Amino acid sequence: EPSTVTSPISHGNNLSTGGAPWYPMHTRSRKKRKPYSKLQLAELEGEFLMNEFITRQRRRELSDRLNLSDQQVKIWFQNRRMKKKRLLLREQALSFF
Amino acid sequence: AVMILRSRFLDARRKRRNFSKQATEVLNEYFYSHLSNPYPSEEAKEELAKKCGITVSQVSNWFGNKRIRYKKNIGKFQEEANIYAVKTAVSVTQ
DNA sequence: GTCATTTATCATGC
DNA sequence: GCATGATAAATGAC
Repeated sequence: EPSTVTSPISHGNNLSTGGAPWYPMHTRSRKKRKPYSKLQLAELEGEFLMNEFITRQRRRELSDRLNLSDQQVKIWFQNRRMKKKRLLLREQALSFF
Repeated sequence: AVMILRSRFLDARRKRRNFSKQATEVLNEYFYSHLSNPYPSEEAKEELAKKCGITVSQVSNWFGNKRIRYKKNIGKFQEEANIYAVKTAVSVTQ
């Protein structure tokens, strides 16, 4: 189910009216964000515990098993590493207790 | 006990509090006075964070939400935009 | 690869 | 009931 959704709304430049012409107009349609299922997240988190940097080999079999694209799994691990960093920084800010 | 407090702290979504009136005032003032390019630098974020009593990440979240929601419905923010436009205009004249 | 974002969704405030 | 702040997918700069 390649759910590529169109969002080609190119807001016109209306700077004269105090509008907002700043956004980088994405020429191509962007994929709609779709939350992953609990099972998918559980498997991904499990694999992340094994190794935060997944290999192409394991990535392919994992994406195949979870019915996700190879790109999605790759991106998930990138975002997950960023999340871990966020939580660590938050822990440090909380280390007063 | 401490661990429970920690787990709740780590999931900031579950203990969300609205920012103070003054903080929102400061953020909106910056946003509408930089409407042509509402992307504060890292230094500007730190200054805003200090002035508002929030973290830099919270400043980033606020601007992210503000930009997308403003873009989605400019009309809804028109009144608010005018208010702060007048504000900045007055401050300039002073 | 990181990292600042965009966008939709979530959880809460009121 | 929406407004609001934070998070989860997805993109792009570098």
